[in-house]
Amino acid sequence: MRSAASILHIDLDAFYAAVEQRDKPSLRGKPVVVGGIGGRGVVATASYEARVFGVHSAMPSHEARRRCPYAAFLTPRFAAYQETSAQVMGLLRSISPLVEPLSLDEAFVDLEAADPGPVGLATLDPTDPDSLRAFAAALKAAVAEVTGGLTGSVGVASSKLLAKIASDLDKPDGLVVVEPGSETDLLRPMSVGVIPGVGPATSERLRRIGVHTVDELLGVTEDELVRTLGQAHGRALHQMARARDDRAVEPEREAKSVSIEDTYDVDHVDRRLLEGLIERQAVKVTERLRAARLSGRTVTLKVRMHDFSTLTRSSTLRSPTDEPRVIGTTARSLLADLDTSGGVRLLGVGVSGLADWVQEDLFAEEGPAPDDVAEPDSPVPTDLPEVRPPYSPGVDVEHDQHGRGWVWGSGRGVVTVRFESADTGPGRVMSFPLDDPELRSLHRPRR
DNA sequence: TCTGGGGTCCTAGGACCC
DNA sequence: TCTGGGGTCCTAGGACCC
Repeated sequence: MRSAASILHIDLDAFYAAVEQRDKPSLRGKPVVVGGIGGRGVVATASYEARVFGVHSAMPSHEARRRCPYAAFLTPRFAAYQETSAQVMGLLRSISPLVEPLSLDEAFVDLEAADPGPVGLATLDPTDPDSLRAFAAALKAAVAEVTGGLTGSVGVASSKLLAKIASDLDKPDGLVVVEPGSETDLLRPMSVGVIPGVGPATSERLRRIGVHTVDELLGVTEDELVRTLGQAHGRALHQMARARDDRAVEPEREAKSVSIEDTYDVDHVDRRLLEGLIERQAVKVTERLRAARLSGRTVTLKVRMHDFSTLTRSSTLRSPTDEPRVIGTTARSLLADLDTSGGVRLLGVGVSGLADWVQEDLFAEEGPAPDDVAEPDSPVPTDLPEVRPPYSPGVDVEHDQHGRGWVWGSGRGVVTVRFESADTGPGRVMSFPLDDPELRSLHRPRR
């Protein structure tokens, strides 16, 4: 914990939904739900207009539809979110070299070496709360400017812990500066669940020893917390309850794993089909590894059964690889000792033990050691089910006559499009045959 | 028609080595 | 026939985050 409130946390409000409302003028001020729209989809983000109806992240989409049937239900457009995120992170990095993104919509910024010039201020004094408030307000305005109108909630405090909690206190469009010295008084009445890392399981364990609030947590010894929660978590929580947090803002964190997983609309039993799906995921993982110039030694297969029980099996190779054939055969061999007769609802393939170098041709010809990889024993089927239909709700399309628009819905051989974009105002709606040659999806084809 | 997808970190047990 | 301890690597599972 520092003597000045020099750590800032920013969290973009209802990020995916906000980008959709920006790019789809007819949805502004309306309930919007972004997430999986299949039978087993869940909500990724709900706009504040949808939250009024009780819709929230991680809720099954069918439940969200029941609660808010007139909301727009859209599949995510990650490319748009990544682009907008990059604009915000770029702005933050122009202010301070020490920016730590936590996700597309969230980051810490160390203000100790900050230059307030890019947000239009001459000076920033982290020891002066008024100066910090003026800075945070200017930053929020700059975020709106660079993103085309998105809002963010900002917390400024003497540690990561307090900055993150503070950004949550006044959502949306919030701004909270925690003055040094007031940290423990702020935390004391709060539920233990506000501390990042305290989820349902930890809350329940704490409840059983009579702890619901941070104030009650302060009455528990470190030894008892370690007994209840384990070494790392117990000690960390004992510190955090006292607002003690010395974690630095880390601008460059290296990736530790790369993975792909898919939940299928129906449970799959056929082994050959399962192997084909694994093979396809191995190819996708490889593409992402190579794009990041990485290779990895440990291949992990994840399998979720019909009853939601989840297993992982992993195998570590002698040397790192980015070869789809090696990753694919290894992952398929891991399926061999699993009983999947009850049906599989999810498959995943991951690679960890990453090396930031790519295997050169020196060893390329050798391939994997014979004991590393099982022989491919069956041909892979080519008629695999699609992960996502071509005209999913929300995706960008272009029509030769009518220009740019987005898919409103599709079915019975027809796709309905609303023609509008961020700067057009609400547009008109038209329907076309699914195979209309004048209409095409601008969604980057995913393989 | 229950329960996504991308990650990180921690724990615990066994193998193996000194 | 007894009895150690520590360290590292690997595997599997679980909690948690957005």
